[in-house]
Amino acid sequence: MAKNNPPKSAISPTRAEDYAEWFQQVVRAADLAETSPVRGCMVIKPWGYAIWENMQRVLDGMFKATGHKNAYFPLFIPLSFLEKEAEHVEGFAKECAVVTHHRLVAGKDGGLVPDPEAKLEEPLIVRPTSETIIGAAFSQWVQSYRDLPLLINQWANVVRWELRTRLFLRTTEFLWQEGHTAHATQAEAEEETAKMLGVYATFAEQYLAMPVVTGPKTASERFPGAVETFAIEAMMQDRKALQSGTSHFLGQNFAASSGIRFLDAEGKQQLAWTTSWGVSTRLVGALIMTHADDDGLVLPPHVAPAHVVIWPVFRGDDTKPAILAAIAELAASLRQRRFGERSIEVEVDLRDNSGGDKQWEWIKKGVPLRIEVGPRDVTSASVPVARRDRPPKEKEIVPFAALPERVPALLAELQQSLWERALKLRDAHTQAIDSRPEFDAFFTPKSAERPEIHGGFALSHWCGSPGCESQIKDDLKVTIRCIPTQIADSAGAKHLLENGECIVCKQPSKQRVVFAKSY
RNA sequence: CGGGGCGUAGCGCAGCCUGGUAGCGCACUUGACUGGGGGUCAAGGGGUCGCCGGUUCGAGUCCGGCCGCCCCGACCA
Repeated sequence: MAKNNPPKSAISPTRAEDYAEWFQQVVRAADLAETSPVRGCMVIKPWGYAIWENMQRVLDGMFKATGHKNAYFPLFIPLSFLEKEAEHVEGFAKECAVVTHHRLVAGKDGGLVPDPEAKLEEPLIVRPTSETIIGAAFSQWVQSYRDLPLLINQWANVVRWELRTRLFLRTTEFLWQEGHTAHATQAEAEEETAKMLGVYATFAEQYLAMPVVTGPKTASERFPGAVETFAIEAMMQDRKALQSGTSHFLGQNFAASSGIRFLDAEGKQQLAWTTSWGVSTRLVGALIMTHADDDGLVLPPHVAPAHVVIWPVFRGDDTKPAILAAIAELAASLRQRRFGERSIEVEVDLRDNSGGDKQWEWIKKGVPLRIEVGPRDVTSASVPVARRDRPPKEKEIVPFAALPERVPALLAELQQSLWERALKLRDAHTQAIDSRPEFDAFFTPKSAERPEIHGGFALSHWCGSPGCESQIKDDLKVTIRCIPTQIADSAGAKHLLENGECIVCKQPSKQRVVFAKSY
């Protein structure tokens, strides 16, 4: 039986060979999404969308548990609304899609053109974010201190006309949630900002098994119009940072431009304090780049569309009914079990494909556990269970009767092992660096033509000056990802709050910041 | 928008220099053989070679123009 030479890994190129191309291939091999005829926009396919739905479900629960309610605001924002907040306009004006007409007519060449007669009095922009339109609503909703706090979230799509796009990481249109809250006091709004950052960090770590560094951004990385922006930053497997969620303290900037005022308990008119916070489908990209390997996607059980896939191995027709019956029974008993907040989701693959095809397809899709059931297994009343975090051929034999207990336990182990693996990678490439030559070496690949994976998170001192920050950016394309006061679960973070000298100008500095190349 | 590269079947590519009427691998369909595995054999389906124009008896190939995509910058969740 001659065989073709199967590739060493299911995904080609590998991460080490060409990380960016590897990412694209994983997205395609796992059938998560594809490019669309619309420039910069993606079609999210069922497997990719199911991951997003799982993220949504968990996050939505966390938002509601912290007192937020969902609502929905218009896709279109009158141009004048955006103009109200000076920094905000400046930040977003460059990347706005603008609607100028409301009707098409036949053009000279037989095509359709905007009807000059149907020009809008005031152009509408497609929301790049909704502070201004939600601010307008809030100004109506808030009259008294008794109306506060106002805690709202919306699940929506937004459009930012980016010049270069990549599936999931930066698309022209993307899906996200944006929380918008208004408070009576600065302290309350600041507390909210911190609380939601904490929700994101908890979600990333406990559900996505993705370690994150949290902290404020520098002024140059701040959300346009915010007083302070906080982020969760994760290290991808190419050691670049991915900003995976943000929480903004907006001060009274948007309350002033939108007129969100209330009468306090003393009958004095006050401006509200607002916040906003969001995560997007970029999290799917983060998930891929945190866990996927050279055989494709690897899904943390908590957000996997299916926890387990089962398929039959037939040898002759006489054992088929027994195999199918065994599969039905195993699937039914597993579905009665739970993992986390969800029932165990079992995919039964009865397609008429070869077993090898199925195996590799589900490996590439990242399903946590794979079970095959053949005549031998029916006879022995046990099945081989393969874990996605182990080599494809490694299997554990589990008796039928033990499976409903064993599967949730294995899922928990797998969730934990992905977390540990990701944490280990991050810590291996996070280091305190105090000299500029060492810093430069850390962020400079050995091969200039074909840069190898290099760098990571450098914990270095910064004097706080924008000049030093931009110097580093110009020299090395390295930016300050955030200014953490601690990094949970990280051994390397104990030097964060030491005194030292700025990596650029040698002025005194009271703490280290996280420098990295980023997406 | 600046610099570079590329558009040939669903995906990955060869053919272009030296014009002669389209091919390879994978995938797909059918059948047989297989059977704890991305197997073997056979027979098939699928392409106005990015678009428009020019040169020529003849253009995927040569020339001109346009469009799109990718990579490197600038911008960014």
